[in-house]
Amino acid sequence: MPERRRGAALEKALLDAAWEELTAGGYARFTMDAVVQRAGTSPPVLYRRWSDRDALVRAAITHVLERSRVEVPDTGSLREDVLTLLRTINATRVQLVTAMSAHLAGYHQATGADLGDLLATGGENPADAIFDRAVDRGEIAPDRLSERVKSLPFDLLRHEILVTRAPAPDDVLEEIVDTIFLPLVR
Amino acid sequence: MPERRRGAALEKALLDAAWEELTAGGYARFTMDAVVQRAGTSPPVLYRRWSDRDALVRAAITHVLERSRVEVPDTGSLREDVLTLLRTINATRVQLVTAMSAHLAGYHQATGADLGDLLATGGENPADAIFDRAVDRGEIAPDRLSERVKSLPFDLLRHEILVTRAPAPDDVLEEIVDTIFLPLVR
DNA sequence: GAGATAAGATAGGCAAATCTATCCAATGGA
DNA sequence: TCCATTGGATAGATTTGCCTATCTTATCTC
Repeated sequence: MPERRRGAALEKALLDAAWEELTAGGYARFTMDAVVQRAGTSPPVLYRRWSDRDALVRAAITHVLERSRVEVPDTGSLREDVLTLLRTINATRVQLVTAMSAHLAGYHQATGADLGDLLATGGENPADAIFDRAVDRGEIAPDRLSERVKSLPFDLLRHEILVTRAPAPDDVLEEIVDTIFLPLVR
Repeated sequence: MPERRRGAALEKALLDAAWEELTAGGYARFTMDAVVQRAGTSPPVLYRRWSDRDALVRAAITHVLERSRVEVPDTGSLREDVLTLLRTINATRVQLVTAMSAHLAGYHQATGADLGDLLATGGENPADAIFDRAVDRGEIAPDRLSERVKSLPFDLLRHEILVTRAPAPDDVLEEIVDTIFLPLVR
């Protein structure tokens, strides 16, 4: 019989399968059987690791969270920096947000803050680096940068993703930057 | 035995119970049995009206939608009009939005547009009346009013509600209007 | 008041999904 | 090479929720 996965490799395959099921059918259609089948294994293998359905869902989400770090661009221009970051988020975080949203809908135990941090990126606010550089270049005045303004383009993109449950078209990203964000900061 | 509800009164009680179940546990945890129990009735009563679970969920949502019409304020000032509308939405639509979000998360068959239209209000865009009057008063220039700018304060509030799953504090509403929206239109 | 209508109780069939028990087989380390 | 470990197959017990059939009883209408 074919090769047999073990340990970390197997665990990764299981979590990947779970994640695919989650994005394919959403939380409501998520079943252990489907994960087992997609991973090409059998129920006990799953239950040896995660005691129940919800534990598996949580594990799958955190698994994807861990390896989806957004890197902050440095193009030399505030407009391009923000736009590039928006494009990256747009391309990589849609499934994550919708899956999280479905999960949070079922469980409100996870706080809304998790959802908020999700698109933002990681630590404090990685986008801060972008704004700091723009101020250093003299591109914008620091007193125009409230916390809300700084998060504005990302909030608007997150809103777009949450409402449409799909990536935003590129011209929407540009519109957000050129007609909303930049006029407010310079 | 106790009094027995009939017709419209009973139907309202059933839809209310369904709505409460939906907001309490989300779409994933929504069961017919729970609705039956909460309404203090029995399964056939439910099934005589709605053929299945999804029909009941849809009915409960439209039921709540119908009786939560937001009226558009007319205070004589753009700032107060927008702020008043935001406050009304904030106070009345939180459960609606989160429940809809939960529902749509389970089923992506319903389009994201439904969720988007939800907070806006009804017909075209009722907030348009506010902007028309502001232009008539000469308070703002019509060419500053793109569709995105017009929906901006409402998008930001919706974002706030979706992420925190709670009403926004009043100073957040004011911040949105005074530091984001108004600077863009005048 | 009598009959039609619909509410409500009870029970259960059915399907799907969760989780477990039991076994066999492959892999890796000693 | 041997053995402990763990992956994988299969089957099934159990639960849970959807929905229906049947009957009794309250309420409305005439």
